[in-house]
Amino acid sequence: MGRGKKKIEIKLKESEAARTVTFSKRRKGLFKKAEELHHLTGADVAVIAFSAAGRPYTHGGEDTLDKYLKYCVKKEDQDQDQDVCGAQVLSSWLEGIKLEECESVNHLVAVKEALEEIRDRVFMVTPVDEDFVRSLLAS
Amino acid sequence: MGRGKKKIEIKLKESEAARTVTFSKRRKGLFKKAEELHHLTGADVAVIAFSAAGRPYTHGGEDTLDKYLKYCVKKEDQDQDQDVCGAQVLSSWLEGIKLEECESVNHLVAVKEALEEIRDRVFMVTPVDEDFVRSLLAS
DNA sequence: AGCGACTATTAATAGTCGGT
DNA sequence: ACCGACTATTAATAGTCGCT
Repeated sequence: MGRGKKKIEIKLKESEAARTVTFSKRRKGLFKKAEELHHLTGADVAVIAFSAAGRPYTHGGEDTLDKYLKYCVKKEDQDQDQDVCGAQVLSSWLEGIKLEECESVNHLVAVKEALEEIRDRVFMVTPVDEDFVRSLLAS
Repeated sequence: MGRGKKKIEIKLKESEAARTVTFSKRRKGLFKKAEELHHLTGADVAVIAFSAAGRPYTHGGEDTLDKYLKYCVKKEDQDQDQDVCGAQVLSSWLEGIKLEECESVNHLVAVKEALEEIRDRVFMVTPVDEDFVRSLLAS
């Protein structure tokens, strides 16, 4: 008979098989917790888990996560050898820009603040000369 | 003295305060579980929880969250009939910007192009004076 | 209000076995 | 290999109090 649960250390399981079993069990538990959190508090909760083998599992956030998933898998297929960096993220954001809906001065102010924040972040983290960055953004 | 835990139904808490408390406690637990899953199996796990009040809490791997942000853009792209304006979209993108990962000149060039495209779109669609927009972006 | 800490309880799960 | 059931145990937490 099962001798029951024993305490384990929270560190990488040595055996591949044990990892998959634990992943399966705990993923189920994690998703359940997420669902309960959603039901109890009305929070919108999404969980994304890529197994060590690279298979993606998602939960929550309506069925939108499914779409996200397909998108990610596709993307990974396409640029397998390209590095995912901030620039790529920015590019992907750009794809979705909808300034067509941005038709008041208030919106433009928000855009301005957004750009300023981007500029500030560039200044904060870039290893290159600040004047160079300024020249880029001023163009 | 505490009379200890009692079984609860998994359904929306009536009281706003109780919802906040439960959200805080269970979010902590959920994030811990996610972390354990990561450490035990090497899986890449990300959790995103928007409180009922709309405040976002996240946990997990950068890559996973980057992918999630891309997914967010896709989602908003599809919600065409919602009252999501360009400024809101921009704000949500900004929240996830990770220029910490953006440390080469190539990346900065991408940022520059992104900003230029934003500027051009503003020019194309805005109903206000172009010089006004230019002054905003030049600050 | 929003935390920690506590405690009685419930909930999750590690290890195991048996079926598919 | 994967899943479900079991069971001894550990882990999480609902309700409460106290501090700030």
